[in-house]
Amino acid sequence: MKPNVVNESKPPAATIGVALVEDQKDLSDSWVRIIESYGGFTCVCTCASAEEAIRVIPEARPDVILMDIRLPRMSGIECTSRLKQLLPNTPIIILTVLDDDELIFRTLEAGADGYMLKRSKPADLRQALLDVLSGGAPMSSAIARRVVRSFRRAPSNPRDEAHLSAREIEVLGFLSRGLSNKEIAEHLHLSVETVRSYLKTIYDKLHVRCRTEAVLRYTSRARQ
Amino acid sequence: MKPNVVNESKPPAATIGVALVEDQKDLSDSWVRIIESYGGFTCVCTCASAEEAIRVIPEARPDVILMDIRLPRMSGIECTSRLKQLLPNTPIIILTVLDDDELIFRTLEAGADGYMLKRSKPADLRQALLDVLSGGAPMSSAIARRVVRSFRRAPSNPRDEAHLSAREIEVLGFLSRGLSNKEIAEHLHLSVETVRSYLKTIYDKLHVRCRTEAVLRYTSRARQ
DNA sequence: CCCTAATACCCTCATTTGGGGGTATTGTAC
DNA sequence: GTACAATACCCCCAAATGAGGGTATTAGGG
Repeated sequence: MKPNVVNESKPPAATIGVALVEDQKDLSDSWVRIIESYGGFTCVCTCASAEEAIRVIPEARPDVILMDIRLPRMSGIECTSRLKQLLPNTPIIILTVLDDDELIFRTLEAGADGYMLKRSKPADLRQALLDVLSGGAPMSSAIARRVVRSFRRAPSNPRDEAHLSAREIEVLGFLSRGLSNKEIAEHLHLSVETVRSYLKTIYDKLHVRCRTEAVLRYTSRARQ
Repeated sequence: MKPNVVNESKPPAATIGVALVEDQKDLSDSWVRIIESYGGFTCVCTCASAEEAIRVIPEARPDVILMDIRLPRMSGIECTSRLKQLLPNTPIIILTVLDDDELIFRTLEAGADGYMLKRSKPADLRQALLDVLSGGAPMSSAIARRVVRSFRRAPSNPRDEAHLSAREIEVLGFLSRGLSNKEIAEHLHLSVETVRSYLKTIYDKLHVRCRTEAVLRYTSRARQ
């Protein structure tokens, strides 16, 4: 089998090797043209499916991978996850038309290092490639906003949280790392009874009935 | 009391009004010089403390707020949170020397829209101001990488998760919404004993010892 | 045909947890 | 100077949880 690896050997240091995973031939071709037009970039391989990507890319040894999400059979998310296991140090930038929240978060969970929309300008894509190689996480600005927003506390209840005393927040912190009352007591040099009585007031203030709910409240983000 | 509001009225549409929260006078002055040198930007107010910011900024009506984290008494995190309640639509960019993970996430939780390091180039700060006003979330690239990394599934265990059967995942889902065994049993029309036995195998497969840890595993991100 | 995985259920027992009471000290606010 | 919040500790008790056993049925693969 002859994979479509353009350069068999590692490209010279001066040239950045890009791998492209995109099932639409016309789009794929135009990306190659755009990327090679930058100067200093070479498309070391183009893959029309996730399966091909997993087979070919580890041999092609690109410096960076551009990945579409909507692929036949296996999605770009699953493909990203598998490639990250095979090549943990090769950055992957998602390049897609889709900007659905669930998809964004699932690709990032799968290990993507950046998320660009296909409608981005060629110059922005070039910047994204350079950025990801210098340790950044390039995102279209609408994507970045959503990612950042996802950190916001869900119920926007700084009121409830403000009511928690310093010690209570400390206890809640340990609770949210999965520690038992006994372990929390040891860490804080308190008696288990004290921890238990803190928990009672914490539950009260957060309007929850068990530790799991308290942890969810504490760790919740704006997403869903 | 005369707050240090430079422009009492809303600046003309052509000019972008910036508020600055920074306790070090020399730094504050140099930021004002840099920002006003851009052209099209005006510092409508500078605050040397969080308390002053909360009092003055809502009156100054800036288009964007630049916030230091390390402030005397009340931190920039708490200040961000309060300002977001008062001015939910005014973007806040954190501008700090600190790049500790916990701080980054806590500022984003508090409602920050961007996170720039003070060592950024003036041109990057200008870009950040424009970016945040056009719906982006400007971050220094090292920060963006950390934010994106925080989404990664902690143990990168698609293996363990794949081992969970459909029913087990279903149970884990309810567990992660804070339901008790009894409630899960009712939702799935199972006996509590069945739920309990599912939990045992789930704990086993996820290598955890209690429900809180299981929930954390299920909802976990690379952070911590 | 046997083996395994998945499903669903049962029992026991020690421990943990949640809810209900308390008490005491300290420091701050009014 | 008294009221209050925060801190830290105590008791009891019922319910829930975790751990360690099980059993039975069904479906599918080799």
